[in-house]
Amino acid sequence: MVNYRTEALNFTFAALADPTRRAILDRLSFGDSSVTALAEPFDVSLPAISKQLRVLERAGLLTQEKDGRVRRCRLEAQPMKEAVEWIAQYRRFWEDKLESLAGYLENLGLETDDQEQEDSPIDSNGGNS
Amino acid sequence: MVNYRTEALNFTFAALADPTRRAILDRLSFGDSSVTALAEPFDVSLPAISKQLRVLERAGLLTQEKDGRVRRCRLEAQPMKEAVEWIAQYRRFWEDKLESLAGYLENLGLETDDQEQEDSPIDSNGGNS
DNA sequence: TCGATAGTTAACCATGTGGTTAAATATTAA
DNA sequence: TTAATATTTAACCACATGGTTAACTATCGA
Repeated sequence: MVNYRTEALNFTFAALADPTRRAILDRLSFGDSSVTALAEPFDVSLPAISKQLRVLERAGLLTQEKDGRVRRCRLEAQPMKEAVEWIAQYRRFWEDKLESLAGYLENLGLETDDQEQEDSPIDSNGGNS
Repeated sequence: MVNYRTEALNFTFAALADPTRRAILDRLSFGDSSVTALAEPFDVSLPAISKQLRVLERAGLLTQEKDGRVRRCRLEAQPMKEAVEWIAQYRRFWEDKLESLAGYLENLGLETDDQEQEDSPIDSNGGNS
């Protein structure tokens, strides 16, 4: 239905797949940061962080603005919106029958634990050539 | 705040980062499928698909149930719920000031195009040892 | 029992990722 | 102008990923 931007989703999901990068995003959610300050809590070298930042940049999740010799890193959440929209296609497969996702998200913290699905016969045709 | 399951998120986001795997999930959203049928639209070998399915299984996004010589593949959306919950932490960074994510998700299809963010000074401290 | 069908496993290859250390670049401060 | 600071680039390494072909296992059907 909606034509999701495939390449963008590749980069966004790939960027989110690493816990260090997710932690960086978490930090940035509290405010912009220099590269050095961003790197500080992690037990890896600065070049390693620099690479992670490039992965985040490629996904459009981070921008850097040069300010003297310092790079000010800023969270850009737009790609997350697209990612969440893509996933949201599937919400009927995980959500309670009783509760919409909208309602669900308003009640984060409450827990729901239910799932069910159609039991359609598999269409097993492999007859090519 | 919420302690998201790090390892699970790693696997889930990694699984979603590949367009073939997303297409497989899309297909499964229309009903269960055999491996051969799943592979049919893709221009890759069956072992390649078999590997993709293992990545999806590792993420808990797919289960297989053996039925004779056929494996019935089924979508499991629960990990997507966790992924969306994680991303939802950031919704305030992309959503309109006027509209909550709940409302936003109810209105998928309408488009919003706005973003703004705090302009906090970077805390540039790199003073260790 | 024998062949076809469904799918996996094995072995291999190219490429990407995440890390390293060392060196380069740019800017600030002395 | 020279040294320190902030960060990137380069060169390298180990390992994961996504693909291949070939061979194997399991099941169905004749």
